[in-house]
Amino acid sequence: MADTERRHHGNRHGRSEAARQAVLQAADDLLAEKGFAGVTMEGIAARAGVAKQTVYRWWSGKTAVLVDALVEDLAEDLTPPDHGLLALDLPAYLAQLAHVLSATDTGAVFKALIAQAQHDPAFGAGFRARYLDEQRRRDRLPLERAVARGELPAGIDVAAETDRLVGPLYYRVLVTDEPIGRDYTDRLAHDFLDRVLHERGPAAPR
Amino acid sequence: MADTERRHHGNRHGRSEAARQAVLQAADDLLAEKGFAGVTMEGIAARAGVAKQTVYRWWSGKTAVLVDALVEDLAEDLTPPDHGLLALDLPAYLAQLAHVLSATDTGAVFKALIAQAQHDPAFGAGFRARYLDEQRRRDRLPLERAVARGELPAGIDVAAETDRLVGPLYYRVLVTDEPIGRDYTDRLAHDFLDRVLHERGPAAPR
Amino acid sequence: MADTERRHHGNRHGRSEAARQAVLQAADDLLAEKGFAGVTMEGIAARAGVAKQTVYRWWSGKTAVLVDALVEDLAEDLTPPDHGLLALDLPAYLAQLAHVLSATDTGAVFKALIAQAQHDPAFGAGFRARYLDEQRRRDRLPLERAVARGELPAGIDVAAETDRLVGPLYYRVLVTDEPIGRDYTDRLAHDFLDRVLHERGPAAPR
Amino acid sequence: MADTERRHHGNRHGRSEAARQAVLQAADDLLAEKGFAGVTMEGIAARAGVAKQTVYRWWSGKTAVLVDALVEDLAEDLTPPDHGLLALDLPAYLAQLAHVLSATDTGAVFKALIAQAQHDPAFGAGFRARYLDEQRRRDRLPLERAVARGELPAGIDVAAETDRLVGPLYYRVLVTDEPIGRDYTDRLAHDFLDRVLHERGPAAPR
DNA sequence: CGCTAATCGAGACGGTACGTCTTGTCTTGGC
DNA sequence: GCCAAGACAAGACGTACCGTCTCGATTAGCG
Repeated sequence: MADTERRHHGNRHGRSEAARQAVLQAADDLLAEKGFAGVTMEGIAARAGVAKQTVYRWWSGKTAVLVDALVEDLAEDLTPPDHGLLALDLPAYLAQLAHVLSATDTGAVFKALIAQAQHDPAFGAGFRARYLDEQRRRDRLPLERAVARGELPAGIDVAAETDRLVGPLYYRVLVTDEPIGRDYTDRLAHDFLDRVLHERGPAAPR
Repeated sequence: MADTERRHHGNRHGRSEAARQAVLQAADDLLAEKGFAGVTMEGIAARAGVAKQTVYRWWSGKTAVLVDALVEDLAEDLTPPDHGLLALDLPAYLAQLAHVLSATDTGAVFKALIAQAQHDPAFGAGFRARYLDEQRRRDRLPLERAVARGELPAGIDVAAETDRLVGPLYYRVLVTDEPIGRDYTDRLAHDFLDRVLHERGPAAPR
Repeated sequence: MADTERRHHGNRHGRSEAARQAVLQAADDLLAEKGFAGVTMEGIAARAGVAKQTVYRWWSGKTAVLVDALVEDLAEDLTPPDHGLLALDLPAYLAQLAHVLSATDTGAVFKALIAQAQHDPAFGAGFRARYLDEQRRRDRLPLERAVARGELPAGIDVAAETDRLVGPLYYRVLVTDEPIGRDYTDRLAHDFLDRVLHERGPAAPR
Repeated sequence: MADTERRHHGNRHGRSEAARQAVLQAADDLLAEKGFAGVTMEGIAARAGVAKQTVYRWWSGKTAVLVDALVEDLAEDLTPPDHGLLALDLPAYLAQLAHVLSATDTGAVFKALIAQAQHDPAFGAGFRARYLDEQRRRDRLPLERAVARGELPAGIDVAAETDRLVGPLYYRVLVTDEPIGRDYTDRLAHDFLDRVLHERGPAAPR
């Protein structure tokens, strides 16, 4: 029976899942509608039909709510493809990452939070531990799989190479705010493959 | 003469330079001491020994004050070197940029403002027009000079190549918050030179 | 049997007397320690080691708890003496009343509740019906006994005369907050006796 | 010209009289409409069309606002009459006092505040110093004038006698909540006059 | 040399959001 | 059926800043 679905108003065995979802949704909506400054604890509570105290009971502030909302939304939006061939996976993933960051609500939440990380170092530490490390693992997956497949030399510094691939994307998204076309991400991927795959060829005599 | 230096209380012929300097200094100090959240118009005015209205008369908000403070400080902190040789200029500039961004008060102000640009798109547009375009011109100088000298082929896309060089630095500063060592910037510079200078060798048949 | 005395956590046979006593005691203590504002349903429950719901199950609010606490304590604190002579009973009772009101915990509870009766007329009606009428009967006892003994004329308006005797005491306790010495109560009693006992002398021609 | 009447929004030369009046009126209205519990700082500010901070700037809490409202309203509502004859002044004043206390908005404010004085001794001290002493001086005026006129013996204890006259009124208003008719106040006045004026007659041989 | 106009410090104003507190209701599982 | 535990919606608390305003003092050039 739909026993666990019943609306309830608190009990000793934990929080209300309905309230949790309403809060996360309200925060997401407010950010999309009114921007980061328009997201307030008061507004979240009102929009979610929830008491302010209920928000404060489970989250320390609006950024904490947004982090939860982001984590919830992100894993599904950004799954690295796996075609078994780096030449296919890498450009596809870079294009997907660029799109999510620059053109989705999820990307807006990410930008708001990475911004807050600049303003508040303590939050930044928590945010990076909670979310970013996971994201960076995702970013590294294409190269790691290629190493496992033998497409790339085992000695390659996957972390550093990944930084150099995604860095320019984040730079455009966060700093220059320029659109990122498919040609840009393709060129990043192509030059990386070119450099790495032929490194031990004609580049040797340098 | 020292005439205009005198502390004064208003006159019909323009603003008080003393008040302006006091405000910029107060904003800088507050950011360094208490972080972005600790910078308030009220606090700036109090610390500067100035009326709130005086701040509002000349700046639209705390971010506008910080932009002025940043512009004042930045040009001098970050002048691209010119040794006449890209292999010297490029690593030096990347290292200098990394240092300013990650380890100086000027870098802290920059991070606070680029963060605010995420939160407030209107501010972002103004900030990029007012400050960032100038900064990107500085970033492109080493490559442009090399093109002018004939060190690099004339057809190279200087803007795109610069993005790929500085992107990873901003990525580390803004996103991952990892320290950037001299070896990292040197490796970026080296690989760029390697790729570009030997491009028309074995890579030709692609 | 001792069965119902055992500390227990719920049973189907009526309320826990232990919980009831703990609640009344907690309310009394909190009032004495922190004043009326320091008495909260939450605080009472916590101090009594009882769930908030248990308090709400049996009392409608903190004032209801205090009323119960007061009723429990009061009858014994304030028993009119009976020496068989009004000239002895009246001054003794007035002094006793003044002392209880102005210098005991019971008096503090009374003051808190009569205050609440001003703030909340509905509570006031209940409080007066529940408690004050009983108290006024006590206050009238000395005069009533004197009438019964023939010390006072049968036609005297006992209620009105009592008001004029105790009114000034309540006035001092509630309004002026001045100490009430034995001489003050003695003088009240003396003048009353003087007036009533000799009324039908020279005052007659009025 | 009506220079000082101009509406203004704060300046360095003191507070807004318009805001002050609006606050006092709002507090009065709320008390009359919704009772003491219905008076909140938030509600006062909203009803007065004033910022909460403005209320807090000038008053420490809702009781402080009510004290000001009371002081403002009271002096005019309760002016002891002066017919030049105690036998006229005293009954008139007692009836006026009874009416104001038991049947006017001013009386409701008084009751709310004297109640708060029971709950909060610190407030009580301030309230008595600020307001009650003045009120007691008013209460004593009829007797004092009679002493000055020679109607009453110079040695009479005006303060104590006043307590015994008004005490029963406050007792009825605060404690028993019974209506006070003109006959009751007349009887109080009459018996006082009777007792005091004929004291040195037939009462002597007792 | 006095008038005029813009700026100055000061600070009260109407607002909004903060994070905390208490109220009274509801739900659960143990006894 | 009562109990302890505690989450819940509601809403007031007192504080901090926001951006606007009014004021009287100060100061420079114009007439």
